[in-house]
Amino acid sequence: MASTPSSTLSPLYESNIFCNFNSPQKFTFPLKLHSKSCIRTTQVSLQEQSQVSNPNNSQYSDRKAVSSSKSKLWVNPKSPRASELKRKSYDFRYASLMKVAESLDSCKPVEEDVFNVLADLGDKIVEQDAVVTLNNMTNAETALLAMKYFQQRLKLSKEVIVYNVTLKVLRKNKDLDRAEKVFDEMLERGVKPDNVTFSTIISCARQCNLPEKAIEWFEKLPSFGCEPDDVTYSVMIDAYGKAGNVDMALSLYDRARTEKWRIDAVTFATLIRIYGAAGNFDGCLNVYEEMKALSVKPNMTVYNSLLDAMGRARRPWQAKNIYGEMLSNGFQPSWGTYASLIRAYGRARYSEDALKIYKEMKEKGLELSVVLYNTLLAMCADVGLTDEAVNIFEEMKSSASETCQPDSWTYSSLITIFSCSGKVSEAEFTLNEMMEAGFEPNIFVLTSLIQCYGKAGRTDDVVRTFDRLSDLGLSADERFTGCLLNVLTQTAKEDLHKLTICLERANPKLGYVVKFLVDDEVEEKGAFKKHATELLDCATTDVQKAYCNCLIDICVNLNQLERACELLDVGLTLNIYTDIMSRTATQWSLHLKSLSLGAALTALHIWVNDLNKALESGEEFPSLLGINTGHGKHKYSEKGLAGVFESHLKELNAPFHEAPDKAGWFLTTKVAATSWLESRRAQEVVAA
DNA sequence: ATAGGGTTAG
Repeated sequence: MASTPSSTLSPLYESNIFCNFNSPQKFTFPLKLHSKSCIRTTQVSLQEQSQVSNPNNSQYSDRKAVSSSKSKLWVNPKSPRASELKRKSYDFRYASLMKVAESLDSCKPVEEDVFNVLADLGDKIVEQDAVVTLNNMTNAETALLAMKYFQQRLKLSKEVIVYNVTLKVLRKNKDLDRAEKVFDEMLERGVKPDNVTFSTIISCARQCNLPEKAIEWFEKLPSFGCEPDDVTYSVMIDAYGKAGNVDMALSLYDRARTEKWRIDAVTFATLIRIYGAAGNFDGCLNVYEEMKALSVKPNMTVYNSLLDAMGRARRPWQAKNIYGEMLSNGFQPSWGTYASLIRAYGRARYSEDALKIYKEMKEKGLELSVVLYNTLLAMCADVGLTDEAVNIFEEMKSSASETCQPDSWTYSSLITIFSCSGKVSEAEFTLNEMMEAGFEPNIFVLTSLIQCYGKAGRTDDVVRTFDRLSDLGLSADERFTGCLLNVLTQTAKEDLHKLTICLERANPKLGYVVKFLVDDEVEEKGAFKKHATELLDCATTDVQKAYCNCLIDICVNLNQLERACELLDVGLTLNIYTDIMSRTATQWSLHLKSLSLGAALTALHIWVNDLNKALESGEEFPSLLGINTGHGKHKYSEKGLAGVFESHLKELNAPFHEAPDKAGWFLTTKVAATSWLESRRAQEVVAA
């Protein structure tokens, strides 16, 4: 018997994912250091060699060595002690250059002041001082003056580097205009730009949201005698991606590949981001696989881009796998990792996973942002986690950071949670708190409040909240109107007229249809159905089903079963409801998931009628008949459709019984169904 | 840390 390739390959593939990215030496090497002293000696002398051979590193160390010898302290230049001294003296110089950079950032942008600050560095400045100082600056104006200072005082052997770090400062300021001027100045002074110059300007253009400019700069690169290298390609791939030119980005990737550039992890991360932004999530995973096939080790950027993409894709399980892979490869999650995970889990309502990440961030002392807090709160609202939401909200408020304080999104989620769980006074309290914090109620908040008051049977407050919308200069959207309509399904008959007035104002067509029902108007044949069709046909798919469900519920409440059936029929015709009834050779089924209670009862009524017709016409029943209510216990209501249906079926004496092994299914046999339908018919005859 | 890519999102 031949074994299939996949069955032999997959275990290998698995072990590959989880074990192989880091070379095993990385783990065993430190052990060797401890166990064998001779290896330790070798290691240190290698380190020293590299430091000595690096002229940049030895610059300050030499000076320190001189001062050491002045104090009559001889240190063997090859000893560990010497390399430690070198490092310390370098650190010291570096720290003072950082301080100068900081003073320059807050210095007045006039030559005199800037030069004064720089005078603190003394006369013995070297070229690297200029590079380090400028590299750590953020203020564009003083950086340009500082560069001028260094150009005057130093004989620069690699002036292009000084220009390149200055261009970085301009990039930090997203100042492409100035960067272009500095480039011209370079040319005037006879300094030849290199790939670093171009990649910096190109990424500057990209960050300024001017991807066309980036492309322009890329295209003029050859005329300066430069051939793009791997980094320049990487920046350009990103720029093309940002410009929405995915094809160009990918063809550049191909070119980089055929020209045998070493494509590194950062470029792969860029490609993953491009695919992710384009919504091609399988493309992201393919890039990742290709990267691994080329033996490029993923880094944090790759993992974070992938996690972000899987979050967008709403594939939390894939995010979870990738995260596990990342951890088993020895990476520590960064802030960005956690953020992507919270988003991926939160949007997909993986509440336990999301809250676990949140806890871990807190334990590590990582600060969340408002966006992350709001993501968590929106998730809590989705799944009905009231207590957790309150805790998170309290923590936001007690946070020392300005950037974590609640905003209107925060309050809105919280008000939604209280509204859905029927906590009227908490919702009102939070609304007041929101206004005290300086936020006007927005349409989301008002939508929640309408639901809140509706659920509590406070019709006058619903009307008051409705009026508030226009007082605030807002107009009803489909969601808001949908919630208002939903309130009607829960309102006592004598109060309905107050709400139909609101509905007529929010959506005249909808108001007309509802008024028809509430007033139980006598109609010309087909008039109601015609108006309902027109209404539902223009509604967007987002709310079509909600509208239709609510309208049917209202009919059922008002005991207008015929119109309920008409509405269900409209819903089926317009494909608002699909696959409600299905027939296979062995089973006929009624699928009620995503139907409201009223709609489900109406559908049952129609289905039973159909069964009767089948019976009358002598059609053969299948061995099983089933009703699927879905097991979904609704998050904010104790009893799901299944529970209500169970008692309803009992009332009807229907022989359907909940299947023990299939949650949400009520099943019966051909024999039981037939005898039930026949006894019903007999009763009807008697009644007539 | 010591000249170029990436990063915080709804």
